[in-house]
Amino acid sequence: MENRCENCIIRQFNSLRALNKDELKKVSDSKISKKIKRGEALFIEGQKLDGVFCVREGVSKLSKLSSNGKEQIVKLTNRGEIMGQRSVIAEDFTNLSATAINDMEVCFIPKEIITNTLNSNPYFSLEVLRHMAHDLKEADDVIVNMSQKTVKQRLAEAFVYLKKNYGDDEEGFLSLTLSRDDYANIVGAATESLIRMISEFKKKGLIKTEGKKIGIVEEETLQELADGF
Amino acid sequence: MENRCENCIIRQFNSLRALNKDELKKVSDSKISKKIKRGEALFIEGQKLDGVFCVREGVSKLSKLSSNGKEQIVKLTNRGEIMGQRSVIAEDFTNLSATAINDMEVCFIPKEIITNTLNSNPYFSLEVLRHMAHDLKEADDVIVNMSQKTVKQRLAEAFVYLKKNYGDDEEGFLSLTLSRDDYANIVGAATESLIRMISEFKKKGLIKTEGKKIGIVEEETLQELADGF
DNA sequence: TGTAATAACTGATATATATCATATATTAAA
DNA sequence: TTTAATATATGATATATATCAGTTATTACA
Repeated sequence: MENRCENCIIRQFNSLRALNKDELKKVSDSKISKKIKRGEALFIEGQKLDGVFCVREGVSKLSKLSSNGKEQIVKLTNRGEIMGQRSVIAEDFTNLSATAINDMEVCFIPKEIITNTLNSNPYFSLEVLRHMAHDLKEADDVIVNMSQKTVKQRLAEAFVYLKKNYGDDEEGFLSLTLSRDDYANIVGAATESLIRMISEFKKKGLIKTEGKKIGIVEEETLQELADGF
Repeated sequence: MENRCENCIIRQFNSLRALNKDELKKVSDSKISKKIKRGEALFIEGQKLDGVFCVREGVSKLSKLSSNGKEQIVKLTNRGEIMGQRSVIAEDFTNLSATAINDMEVCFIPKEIITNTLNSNPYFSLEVLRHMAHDLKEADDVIVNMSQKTVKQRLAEAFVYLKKNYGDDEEGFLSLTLSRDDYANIVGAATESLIRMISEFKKKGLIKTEGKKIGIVEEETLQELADGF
């Protein structure tokens, strides 16, 4: 029995660490491991979820499509995160779609287990609450950035964020490779505008590129740019 | 004993309704009623809160100031809402400032009561969780609107929202009177740009104005405009 | 392995919105 | 009430970013 939750380090990073042995056993017994290929959806906007996803490996984007076909990425998920809790807790349709950015390994946990545990274990509720409080703060920050920063500043910020959160390889390229389209949808700009800015950053020596791959060269300057200098 | 929480209808609208008699008594014994004048702050960005606020009367704006002095309003609070919970739960500094838009009456509840109850009463945690889930969804929606809608669309949406949430008076003017500056900070635009749009809406007969006051004339058209037609 | 499909890139131009300047109305204060 | 301070309004102009059109490079696939 290799892949039991009891032995899974991932849970240390999320609210599942508040579960006791019994609860954890129940989760482990009912969970379903899934592999999601790059580009595939975990769930889509407006769907009703009958459980949550615990991310063991890979990165996904949470996004929303507008009527004119433009996508806005609201958040990138990290390893160890639980996805879909908002919808399960509010007993609501999902307000966002989740799409794998690279190959993912997730565990699906049926909602009954989650809601039962929420009702009985206040520590678990509190943990979930803390995580959601964190998400809410980040969302507020994004709102402010969207209205007060230029696309250039947001792009600089995104680069610094990606390096900080997902690291880079031996050659100094970001480990998480996004398409130009994804970048545009994160900073909220037209793809062409964004490509132009990447070219500009490259010309100024702030970043380097090799095909899709992007490497952060002048992290501090990018940070300053993001902060408005 | 008039103003005891036990007799306060307001709590039916927020997570405090999950409290049992004993818990409610404790809250009531330790709460402090406060009157906040229009323009005064309940708390400011970066502060540490030693409690939460339960809004009995009045409206406040949650906002963040940027380095260049521009303010972004993230949310308007409603009667019955609890403010400051995110910060208390995450044991974190506030990420937003709260300022009274009109005269307010709030009850301050010390954080110990809140955290103790969160630890002992899973129903309360769950209620708080549901409210935060709702806030998070709204925040996500704002992010998407900020990036995908024009200022004009966002303004139209704001008018419809204000009418729906705060109603209007006998003469058809919005009950909640905001300054042009506040409007600009809600939709994330320069004040002059916003004023111009108000003039335009007025010219087209979508709204009417009388000094600061704004009345919604063509609600449906505004809604359509907000949705992109 | 070659060809189609898709993504990345660049240029020209249009447009929404910001900024600066200034006038008028409204509110606060002396 | 009169003056000062602040908010609202409008015009002219600048600027960031979107849009449209087209080219080159990559990737997928038959």
